[in-house]
Amino acid sequence: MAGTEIKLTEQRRVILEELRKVRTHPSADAVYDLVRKRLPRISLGTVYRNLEAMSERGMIRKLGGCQCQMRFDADVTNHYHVRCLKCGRVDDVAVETCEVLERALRERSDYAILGHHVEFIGFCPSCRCAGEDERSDQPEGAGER
Amino acid sequence: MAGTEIKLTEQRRVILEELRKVRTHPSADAVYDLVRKRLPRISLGTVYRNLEAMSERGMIRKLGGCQCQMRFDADVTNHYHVRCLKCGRVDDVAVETCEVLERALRERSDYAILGHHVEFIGFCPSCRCAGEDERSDQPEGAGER
DNA sequence: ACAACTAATAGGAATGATTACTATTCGCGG
DNA sequence: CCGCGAATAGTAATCATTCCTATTAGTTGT
Repeated sequence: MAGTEIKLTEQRRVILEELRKVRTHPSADAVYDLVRKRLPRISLGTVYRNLEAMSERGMIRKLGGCQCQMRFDADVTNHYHVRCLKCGRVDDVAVETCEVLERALRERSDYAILGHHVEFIGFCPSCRCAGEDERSDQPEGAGER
Repeated sequence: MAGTEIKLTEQRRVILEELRKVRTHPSADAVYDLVRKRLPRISLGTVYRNLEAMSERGMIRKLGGCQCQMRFDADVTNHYHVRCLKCGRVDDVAVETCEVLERALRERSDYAILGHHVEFIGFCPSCRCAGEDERSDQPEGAGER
């Protein structure tokens, strides 16, 4: 199922195109909004179904994270992410992926390791300014929906 | 709010004790089941509220991940996790945390970096056996709830 | 052009995790 | 014992996501 062929319907094509246009790692809902500008009658279910189908086939990437809302990325090359604790923004990160980690684990674990994700957490440029007194009261985030 | 004092009510004490007993990184719901054996009248809302309150104060750790269900860990020292793609099981991992990563990023990013998580993905010992033909049809997971 | 078939879709209902709300209870100082 | 603020139980509401079903689009053979 993971490598099965997939027909590129209009809906799927537009979803993929829109996802490739942005660097914001949008949620399914945000993708829906983008796509709806071009296909006003598309249904949210279709967006979910196709994001899922495409991520199963490695065409896009599905990002987990500390929130309850998935985010998607058209860039399927290995790379890491930073997530802002305050506003939830997700950015790509400019550090090499660390294959050593994976090799080390393979030797010490009974799991069949397929890959790994790294997510840094912190405050994005906008949010870090919005609270530059000390570092006491700001971190009330971590839980938006 | 992150460092505020917290009163150790009976409910909170039991939640913490039960969480410390297990190595399974239980979900809120699973914690609820554990705690209910000792406090049958506790409400699920209380469990959620207190898990949240305690993780805000660094007393426990809240794990995100590729699923839509949070998991909790009483071990707040820095360590990484493996998650089974098939059954969702989460284990601790025996590799050193990689502070180099964080230092590298601090130099190249405008974010205020607070920390990072690493999550390996793969198949746990039980699940890897349950499909050892090749590697074609099994990975239909990645989407349990 | 047309019937037969299959895969995909729209739209809405259902589900599951989490949060919000509210009346009640608990713990404590006076 | 009384008053008061914090915490709780129980339940309703919310939000993301998935499921269901009738309809549509695309394909193949005639």
